[in-house]
Amino acid sequence: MSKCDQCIIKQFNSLKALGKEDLIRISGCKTSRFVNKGEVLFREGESINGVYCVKDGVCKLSKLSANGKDQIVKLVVRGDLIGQRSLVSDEKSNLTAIALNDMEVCFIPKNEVMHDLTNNAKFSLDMLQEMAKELKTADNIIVDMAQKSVKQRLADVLIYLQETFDKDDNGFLNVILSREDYANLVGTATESAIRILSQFKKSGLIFTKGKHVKIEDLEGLRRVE
Amino acid sequence: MSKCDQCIIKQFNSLKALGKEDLIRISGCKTSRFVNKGEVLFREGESINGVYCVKDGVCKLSKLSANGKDQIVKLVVRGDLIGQRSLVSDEKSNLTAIALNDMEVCFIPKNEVMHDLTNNAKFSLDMLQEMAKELKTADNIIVDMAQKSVKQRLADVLIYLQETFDKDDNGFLNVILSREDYANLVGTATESAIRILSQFKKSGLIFTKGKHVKIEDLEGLRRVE
DNA sequence: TTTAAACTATGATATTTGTCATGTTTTGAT
DNA sequence: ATCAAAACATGACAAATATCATAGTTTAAA
Repeated sequence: MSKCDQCIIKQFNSLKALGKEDLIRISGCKTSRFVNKGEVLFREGESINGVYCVKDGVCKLSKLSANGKDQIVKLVVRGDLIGQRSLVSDEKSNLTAIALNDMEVCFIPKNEVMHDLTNNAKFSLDMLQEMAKELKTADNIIVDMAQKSVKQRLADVLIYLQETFDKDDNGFLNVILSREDYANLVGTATESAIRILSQFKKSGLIFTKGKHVKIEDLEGLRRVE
Repeated sequence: MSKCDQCIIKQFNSLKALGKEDLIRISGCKTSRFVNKGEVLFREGESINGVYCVKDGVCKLSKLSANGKDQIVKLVVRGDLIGQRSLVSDEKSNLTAIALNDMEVCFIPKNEVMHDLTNNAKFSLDMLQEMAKELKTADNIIVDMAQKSVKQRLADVLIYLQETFDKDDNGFLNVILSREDYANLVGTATESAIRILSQFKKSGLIFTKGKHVKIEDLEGLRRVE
């Protein structure tokens, strides 16, 4: 089993604030897990009882709305932690996590994290800073959801994907979303998302082949209104 | 000048996690301030350099969207802290704070709060928990903004106001919002907010007299769709 | 490789929401 | 108490978005 203190991934999240001793202790308790594309990591309402550290792959965090539709609240990528919020609040998860491609994650039990949160002010402050960052992002999304058109929000999502994910040899985004996922990211009907993506394709802003998407004109997407 | 360790307000926020000594130290640095209705506490982009603790009154936190409209992200009430997020991230404010009625606030300089954040794990953890709660609320708002109709969102706002604010002798809400504020809370045009409020009034869900609003049928509001 | 299921595409139409115009009411300063 | 400015109200219309129907395409499992 690989050791946390030697893991590159820790650089990207609050675990970097821990000392070697703490990381070795956590290594002893953590479990590693492979998650297949489409598999559910956990569901809304379940107790997670720990945090996941994403070593590889992407997953979507979504929430079921009153009208029965899923809203994707966040995409989680390599290096991110999942489940901190529920852990800190000592609540069941308010979100469902589903893998968008094959993932490798480490699970760190709640007690270990709480131990460091209560004893290590540096770790605690770092996690506070990460959560503050997430809150700012969430506030920005609220404003966008409330004020931007569906077309703008979809353009924003495409820009975000282009800036966040790797591309394959042909320039296609290395993350595969269904049209329904796009719809659930921007909060619209699947048909509307399909229509707008087709429109973007016709205007040369993107190119698509099945679910594979390539961003052709990033600046053009920024000008969408 | 009143002392923090004797202030009832501290029960409602993270300051409760501090010991008497720390509270007395903070008392010595804090400043008290009265803010008139409509007055700007701080603007988006300004450095706050501390946190405000709301002793009395209500204020709105809003963000200017790309299209020039304000989106109200949160209402802040007696007992709440303002500015923690920016303080923790060491960033300028991403929100504008405007008083909705006459307020009394205490301002605690950044250094004092940071001192406790870095030295007092209990305080730091408590603030982490508060921020986790805010993040959950923000995620819920994202889902509502994305999935609910304007009418439902406006009904939600009215339910929230009824459950959060005091009523006067005649049952009117003790917080006065303009129709534009209602529009900026739900993310719609002012005319749309006006129309829907009129409609709610006609159906007996609410009663209005100028800006004064009384909730007549809370359960009816919950059934709006 | 085949084949059914899932996903994508698109037209027609209904509904929601925004915008503009105009008139009325309320509010706050004098 | 008066009056102008701000806020509220409402109609008419335009634009955005959702819904329903139907057909074509892709995907993944047998």
